[in-house]
Amino acid sequence: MTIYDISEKAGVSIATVSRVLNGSSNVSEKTKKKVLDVINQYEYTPNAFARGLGLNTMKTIGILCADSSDLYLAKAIYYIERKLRANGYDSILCCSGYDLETKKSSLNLLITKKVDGIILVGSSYIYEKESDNKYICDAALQVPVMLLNAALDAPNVYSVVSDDFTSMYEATIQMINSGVKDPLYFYNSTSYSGKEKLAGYRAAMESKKLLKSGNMMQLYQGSHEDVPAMAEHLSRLAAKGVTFHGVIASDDTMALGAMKYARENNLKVPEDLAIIGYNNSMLTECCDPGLSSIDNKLETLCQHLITTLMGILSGTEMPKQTLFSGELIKRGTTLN
Amino acid sequence: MTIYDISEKAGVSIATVSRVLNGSSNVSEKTKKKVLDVINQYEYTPNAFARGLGLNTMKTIGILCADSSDLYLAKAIYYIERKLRANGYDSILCCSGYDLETKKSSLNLLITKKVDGIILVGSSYIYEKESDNKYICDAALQVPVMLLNAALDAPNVYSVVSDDFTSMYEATIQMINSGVKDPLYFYNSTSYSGKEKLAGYRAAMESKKLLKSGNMMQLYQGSHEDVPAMAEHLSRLAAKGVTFHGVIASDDTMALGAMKYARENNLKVPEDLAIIGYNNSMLTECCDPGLSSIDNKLETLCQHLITTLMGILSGTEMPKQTLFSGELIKRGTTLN
DNA sequence: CCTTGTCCATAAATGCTTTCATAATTAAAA
DNA sequence: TTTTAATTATGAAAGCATTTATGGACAAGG
Repeated sequence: MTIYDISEKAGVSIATVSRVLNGSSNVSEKTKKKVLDVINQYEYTPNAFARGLGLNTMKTIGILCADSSDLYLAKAIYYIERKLRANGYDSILCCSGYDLETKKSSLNLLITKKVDGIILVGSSYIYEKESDNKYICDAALQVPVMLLNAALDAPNVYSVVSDDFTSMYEATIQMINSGVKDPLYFYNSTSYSGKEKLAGYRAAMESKKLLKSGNMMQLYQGSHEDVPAMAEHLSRLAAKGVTFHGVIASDDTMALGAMKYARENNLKVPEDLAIIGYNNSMLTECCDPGLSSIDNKLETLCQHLITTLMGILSGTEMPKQTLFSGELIKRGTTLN
Repeated sequence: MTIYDISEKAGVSIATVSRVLNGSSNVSEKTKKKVLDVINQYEYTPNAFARGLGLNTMKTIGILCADSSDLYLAKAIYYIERKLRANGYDSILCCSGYDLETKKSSLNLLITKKVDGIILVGSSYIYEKESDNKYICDAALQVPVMLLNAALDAPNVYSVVSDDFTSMYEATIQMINSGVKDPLYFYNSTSYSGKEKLAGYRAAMESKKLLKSGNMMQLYQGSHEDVPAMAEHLSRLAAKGVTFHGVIASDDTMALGAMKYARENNLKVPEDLAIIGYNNSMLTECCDPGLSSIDNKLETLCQHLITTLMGILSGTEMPKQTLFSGELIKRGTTLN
């Protein structure tokens, strides 16, 4: 069933059918109804490929993320997909992994597929080395590129980020003020936001003259094994004689590992060990007491990202970078 | 840059360019190289829309799921996306929610987008009422439909499911044999696999003459609040005088709620309260002791699903339904 | 000289959008 | 009322960038 069939059955030209299909004006009510009736009767839907060819768009946005099964990224994808669809766009999803080469090829694949825009979900897409970010600039030559939780100053790339530096700074200050003078900091990535968070902790500790280089540790793990790995790591530290009464983690999963360590060693949380996580994920409810965690307003970020993207696609000038502040959600793992 | 530009610069016809692009034979090494050189020099990639129009496919599979941020579904989507891409297909993702009407429209949207096949991820797509499943049959008239963790006997729909009945049956038997005579059963959906699991528990309890109708309870929640909701629910039950020494949950999240309840009430796990979850998710590592949970081999299921789909798309006859057995992973929350 | 096979170009087909021209209708002016 | 101008409704045809069926040119073999 093509537009020709419809036009024939309705006794009009294909141009007219096209016009009613695209809600163009300049078609009389009478013929409009006539055409619509035929369309409904035969359940005709225009061929998306032909349509794409003519319009040079299929109203599709490419979503790139390293690992769609990651708790936080999955949530972001969910919000993004829903909001895109509410705006009449579909999403083609691509999991790129964390390797630069596969990221490049995934990005190219999306461009080849002729998406109208690309969203890079998560901070892992931005590298420290300037030249490693060139692949994003190249892509931005073709279609607008949106970054979630990462920033890059380049033509046609737009960033919406949470103020992880300040969030982490304030969380650290709050923990120090509550009496914990030796909070450890754990992170597992040096991505864009990973660096921001680390810097926030650093700045807070420095401002209180408490910074010790040994207090910041990187844990290399996939999220699955993070909980036991973190617990073990803390045990080793304690065995080595390191003392600590607080743990700040760049991720709820690691914070949960600290909880596990506390339970195994009969430490009271938060009295003996205060713990702060990051992302305010469902994991915060999965332990006892509930995990205090920083909420970076993911849904708001996503909403803004989509709004910006829609603006760009409709030709409106849009802000190149937007910053949202986060908030520490206090549950039971922090002293007041 | 179109195929015309390339053909001109290479001094051949567009047909020849197309042939080297599509690896067709009947083109001499010399001209092939000549064309390839030009293509590389200008970084030409064929227009996907025109290609789609000509070939009537864009090598894209539609993935429909109720909620891509759900732990289990997110994992499934991840596996599926990776495996699809390894087979040269891309995925367009659609979150349909749990409502039948939005499911229908999401499904239609995918078909409109001319995907080559559709994967329905999760058991919520199959309804008890036969007529409610008609929308799937309709879709299957257009493209092959794959069901993950749900089954439907209809033309052009293929199912790959885990044997949730048996898994739950055996888990229940094991708990009973370990000495727990009054395990409670909790579920939160009556979807296809939800019913299978329930029936498995039921059959096991019946076979041991322990079945009481009050022992099976449905918890209506979104996954976020399941942990506290479950804990509260158990507290209320205990307050009402219900005794139980075991909890079997159709989902790890609810099982974690039972853990929370045990901690709050100083119950020893598993001695005072044995707990079994379902899905063997990362949550099993998030508590102490580790949560015993049923693993239904999600990656295997997804692998098989993709293999089947690829077979169908290449015109091979494929089994309409495949069943995989699961396995109870014993951690610390079950007695031997 | 005729056949066979290889290599390649021409042209048709794919199903839509859109511009341009024209026909029909309405409004304004005479 | 008639004529003219302006407006609105419609059709014909030209893209859009591919794939592919058809057939022609040329070389080799009989």
